Amino acid sequence: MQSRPSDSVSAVHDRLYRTLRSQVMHGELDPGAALTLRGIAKRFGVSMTPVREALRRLVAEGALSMSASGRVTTPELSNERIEELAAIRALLEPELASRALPRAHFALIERLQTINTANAEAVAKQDAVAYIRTNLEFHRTLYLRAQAPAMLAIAETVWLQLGPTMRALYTRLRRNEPPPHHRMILAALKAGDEPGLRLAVRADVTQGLRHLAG
Amino acid sequence: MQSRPSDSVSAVHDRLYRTLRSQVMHGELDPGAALTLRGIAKRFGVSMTPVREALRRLVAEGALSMSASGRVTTPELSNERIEELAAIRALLEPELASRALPRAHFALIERLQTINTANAEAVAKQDAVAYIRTNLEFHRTLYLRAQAPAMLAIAETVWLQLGPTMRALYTRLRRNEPPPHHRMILAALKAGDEPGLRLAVRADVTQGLRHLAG
DNA sequence: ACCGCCGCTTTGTGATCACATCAGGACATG
DNA sequence: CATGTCCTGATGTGATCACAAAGCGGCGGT
Repeated sequence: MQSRPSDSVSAVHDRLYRTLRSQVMHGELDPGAALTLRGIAKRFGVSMTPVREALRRLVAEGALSMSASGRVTTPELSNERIEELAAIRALLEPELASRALPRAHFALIERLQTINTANAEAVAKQDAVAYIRTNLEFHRTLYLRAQAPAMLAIAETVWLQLGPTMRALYTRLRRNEPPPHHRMILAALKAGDEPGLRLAVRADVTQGLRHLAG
Repeated sequence: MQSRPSDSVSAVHDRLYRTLRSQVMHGELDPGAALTLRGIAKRFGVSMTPVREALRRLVAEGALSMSASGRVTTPELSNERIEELAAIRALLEPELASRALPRAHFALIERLQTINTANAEAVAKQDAVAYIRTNLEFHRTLYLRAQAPAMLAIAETVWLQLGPTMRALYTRLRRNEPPPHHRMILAALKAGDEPGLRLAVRADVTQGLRHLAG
């Protein structure tokens, strides 16, 4: 039984953590969905112990919420909370983009365009999960160039908290156009236009979430 | 034995979490200090299970770092990381202060002054832990008025990551004056001077950490 | 005297179990 | 028919155990 106590990539609880984190961040779970220790343990064929650690970690990051009795569910955010998280994105992400700008060479811009194409395809297919995934990948790819791992980690935590909400949002309003501001971001990157980049990123980040409050 | 599975305040792992988090954030542990599961379990008279959950949670927040083999220690931050965390503080905290400003009435300012007095006493006594504690309490008390729990949570996470480093910093350079910018913050609050407040907070936040890079 | 190897101890990981609590439904009662 | 109560299954919590890996120190060889 005892498979492999520290296989680098292994470490059951870590594999669980990454899998669940990805599912939450990319909107594969609806808001309010319940996750049980034994359910997940059975699903992955492991015992409750590593499941508990993975869930605890996700709760600590705000990816999941825990009731007073310890029940774990995916969070249902209030409008105030959504607006606050959007405000945090609007604060952090222009800064990340600005720091990435000096290091954004052609190869990067080309990769961003590729990702953006995949994003447009997801929109055409009405595939909310693929849409969220490519959208976040677009941002992460850019921000990785900022050489600011702690700041990027915080941004990802915010994305994580918004995951289920974004799913609910994007499946509700079936969009048929890709996000308009991505083109503006790419243009500003090519032009080396720092203020324009900040504005485009801020607009892109604020845009989608604004629909909720309205 | 089985004491009380969900006593509200109880929940062993949660009590452990809060205790350890407080110790880390307030600089009661030196950077690089090792924490073992069995050691903590014995110290608190509990089993390894809740200890593991508490540590995992703290690692997830960046309060502690974990080696590849799972050993948990308090983090030793590189200079780049310290500067980045300072940059995040410089980004978030002026925003929090600005949001708190409209709601900062006299009672709040008076409480801040009281805290600041305690802070000055800690400086006089050369008590690094008390200094860090009162300093953070000063900021938290102000930011609580911002009505932005997610943003405050992120700021606290940053403080947490800086805890051991601040201890090392403040015990090394034995300061004999209280932080000068707290007075400027209080003055800006009284005057309702929003730009001045942002500047004062940014300066206060940047000041201490700048000594490290220099 | 220094270096490498081997064995012991420490430490983290995951499984399993006993227990308290909670949620939901059936049933009885007004 | 509505409402309160009780019971049962499900669920989280913490303890304990077996195991593998890592750290550490001593011993022997050169």
